[in-house]
Amino acid sequence: MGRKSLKETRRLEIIKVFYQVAKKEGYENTSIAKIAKVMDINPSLIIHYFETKEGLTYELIDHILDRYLLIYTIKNKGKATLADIQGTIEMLFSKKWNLLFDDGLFYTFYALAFREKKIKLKYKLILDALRNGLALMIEQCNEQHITNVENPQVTADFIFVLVDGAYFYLSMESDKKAYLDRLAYYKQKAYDALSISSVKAVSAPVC
Amino acid sequence: MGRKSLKETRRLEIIKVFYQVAKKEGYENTSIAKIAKVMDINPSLIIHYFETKEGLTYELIDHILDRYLLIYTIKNKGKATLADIQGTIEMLFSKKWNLLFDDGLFYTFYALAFREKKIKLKYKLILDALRNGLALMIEQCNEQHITNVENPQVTADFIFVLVDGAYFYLSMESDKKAYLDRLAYYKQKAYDALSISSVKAVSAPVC
DNA sequence: ATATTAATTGAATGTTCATTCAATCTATTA
DNA sequence: TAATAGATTGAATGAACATTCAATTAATAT
Repeated sequence: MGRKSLKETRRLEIIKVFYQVAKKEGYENTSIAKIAKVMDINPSLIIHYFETKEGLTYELIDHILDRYLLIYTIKNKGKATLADIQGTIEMLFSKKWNLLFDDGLFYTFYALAFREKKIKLKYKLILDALRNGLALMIEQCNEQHITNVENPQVTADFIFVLVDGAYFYLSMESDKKAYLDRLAYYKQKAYDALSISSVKAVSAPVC
Repeated sequence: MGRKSLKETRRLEIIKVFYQVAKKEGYENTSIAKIAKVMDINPSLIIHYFETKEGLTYELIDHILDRYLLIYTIKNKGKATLADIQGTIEMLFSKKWNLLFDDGLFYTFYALAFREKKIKLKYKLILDALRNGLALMIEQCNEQHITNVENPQVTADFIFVLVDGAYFYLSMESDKKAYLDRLAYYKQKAYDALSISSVKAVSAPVC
């Protein structure tokens, strides 16, 4: 008896709006009042569902990291193909995953991790998950003799160092051509580490 | 006639305290009032010297980036020695430069750069200066046949990708041994890129 | 010593903030 | 339809914030 709980849907709605507002105006400029205004609800309703702003923030971080994890979906086929690993490399060095989450916010909370152990652990977990996923994929490729990588984990880590290091610098680069050239260079380094050939360039569609 | 201006010394004092407080409590939790309290001066004096908090923030960023630049001092000898370049690599992959500036703040403002073009330009300038400095050093080593690197700029960039990528991940790593092992691995990659041997391990001093 | 210039204070402003609490509304079930 | 439980509101709180302005203090030059 009593009313049906909207708790989970409402919470998710709030987090999503929080994300959008923070994306636009920055996390430090996003208040509970602002979120409430956008949603056309009362600020106290947000407190009702999250208790404190800190609680709300933690959930936003989870939300962003979940999206970050979507960079690649690990296919549980058990057998990764050449196309799979090529697709993963292409994805990692493309800008597609910028659509998944906001870089600025990702780094904002990354910076916060230096002062908050809880957040640091969250980030560590996600970064490891990605690296382990790639290592697993390389292992499967090894088994099928698609690759012959001595230490899949070390190679996976190395590829992510290339990705993270490249984007760290390139995020400050505004010259589009320079951006793409550099990225292509580091992508090739990744292919070299795997000793596989890069995916064939797809010809542009004729309009 | 009139009183001697303390403007520059006072400004620097304020920025330094701002830095210390922000380091401890985080930039977003550092108010003008807090800085003033630590300095035992009136908050309005800070406004008097910096006009707005934004102005103060920009100067703090400059301050941090200046320190970041100290990662290595470019010796204008004109002729870099093997020891110079080895020293530089050792420095880049050591934790010594964590003493120069606070990582958390560095990333906080890095994140801010995604929304503020001015800051992005500042960061770009510094990142390029470091890369160009290393490229120059490699060129000098080439001339003396210490190294034989085909493209010094590309190699310098690559080494910084290793540095940035490694620290990006390792900043979230709390296991000390894992941290050092990984760092050593990427340092070796840097030496490989230069085709020079790493510096000999220095034996620990006997106490 | 007096004029001048800058340093510094202190009080006041208005805004925004997170959070509280009690009151009201609304859907669901018995 | 009446009881119930959760959803939502609205008003209020007190703290902290950046910034203002006029007043005061202190050093330097003539």
